Formats: sequence, C-alpha cells, structure tokens
Amino acid sequence: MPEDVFKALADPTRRHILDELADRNGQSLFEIRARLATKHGLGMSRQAISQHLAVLEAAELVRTRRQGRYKFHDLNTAPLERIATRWLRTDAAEDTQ
Amino acid sequence: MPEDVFKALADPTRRHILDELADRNGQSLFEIRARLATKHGLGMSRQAISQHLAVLEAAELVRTRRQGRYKFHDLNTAPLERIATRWLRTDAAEDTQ
DNA sequence: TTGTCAGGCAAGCCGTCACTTGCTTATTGT
DNA sequence: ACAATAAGCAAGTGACGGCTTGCCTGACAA
Repeated sequence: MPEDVFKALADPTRRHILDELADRNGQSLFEIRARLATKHGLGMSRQAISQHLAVLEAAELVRTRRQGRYKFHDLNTAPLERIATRWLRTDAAEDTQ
Repeated sequence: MPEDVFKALADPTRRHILDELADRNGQSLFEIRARLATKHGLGMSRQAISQHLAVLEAAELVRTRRQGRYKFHDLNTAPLERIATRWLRTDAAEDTQ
C-alpha cells in the first residue's frame, strides 16, 4: 500500500539511501552502508540499514533482486510521482463558500 | 529549514488537513476540525489539530493570517514541488538532512 | 463590565520508531 | 569439509511523536 511512502520518506537516513541509489543503482547492503558512512558520515550498524531498506521496499520505493548471496537494491521513483501532485491541483483552491 | 516537509507529511491526519485546505482554502481551526470530523471521521480534540497545524506551518506547507480572533490557514504548495523532483533527476542535488 | 468564542501554552501518557545486540541461515571460496 | 561473507530474524532499549487534559490569553457581543 503506497500510503507508507510518506512514512518511508520521513526519516533522513532513508532519504540518504534514496540519494545513494539515485547516484548509483543496484547496490548491495554493504555497499550502501559503506557509502553512507563515507559520504554522509553515518556510522550505523548493518541491521539498521537493513531495516531502513525493508521500509523502503515495503513502500515500493526500492526494488530488490537476489543474485546468489547478494541482494541488489534498485530505486523505483514511481510512487514519488504521485505524492506531490496530490495537492498541486491549485486551480479551484480559491473557492470560498 | 523546510526539510521538515517530509516529517510533516508523514502523518495521515496532516495529509487530510492538506486535502481539506486544497479543497477550500483559508479555513480556521474550528472549520478544519469540523470538516475532519464529518468528512474523514476523525474525532480529535482541538489541540490535536492545532498541533498538527503548527507542524504544517513550521514546514511552510501552511501559511496563516490573523483576522481578529480568527486565524485562517492557507495551503502553500511551494515545498511540495521540490520533494518529488529530488530523486526524479539523474544528478543528485544532495545536501540537507 | 461580564460572558462567550477562537486560539495558545504546557505537562503528561502512551504507542511507535530507530537502533542495537545476539543468534541463525544461505552462499561462495579454499 | 571448513571458514568467511552477505543477509535475515528476533528481542530489547531509548527517544520521539501524537493526543489528551487543564489552564490561560485575546477578541467580540450583550
């Protein structure tokens, strides 16, 4: 259910993960963890990032594909296109009773 | 610092408030409370909605104008236009937190 | 003035969330 | 087979967020 998109975007760490995947798609968990540490100064545990990725995957913002013992994560921007346009219908906003 | 936009959008009640303001702009606190109760079945206290409006105002998603003892709330969609396009572009405009 | 109405301030309760720690599973290399 | 690597599962903790309750301020009307 794509109402979790807002909840998924609420955390700054998850937004940084999306930034990293937007920069380079198809990263594994350890790659994301390494890049978050070096480029964003976020020294978090592996499980922390794993849980963040689970939230992003539940919100369908990240798609995963398994390959052996690796699990690669791909950014999916489809849910993002809907959320902003929800309130951007500013045509009849000046309707006072 | 309108990176609180994501946090403001995380709550479903606040999204309903934005829906109401998108439908009819310039409502007061009691008007919003009445419409949330009737149209969304949300029977919340006045302070609850007041705190939600404070969060929305801090995120600059809602602008307010005082008029006597009334305080009218107007929807401001400017912060919304940035959040989706953050990941819809190829190059990363990464900063913020 | 007094009473009522719209809104604000502050403390507290309670659930959710982010993160950790520990253990387990599955895949690959030697 | 064994060890190392990539990831998953689960319980526990600390903090933050949403909502309530109670009291207070300011604005209008009789």
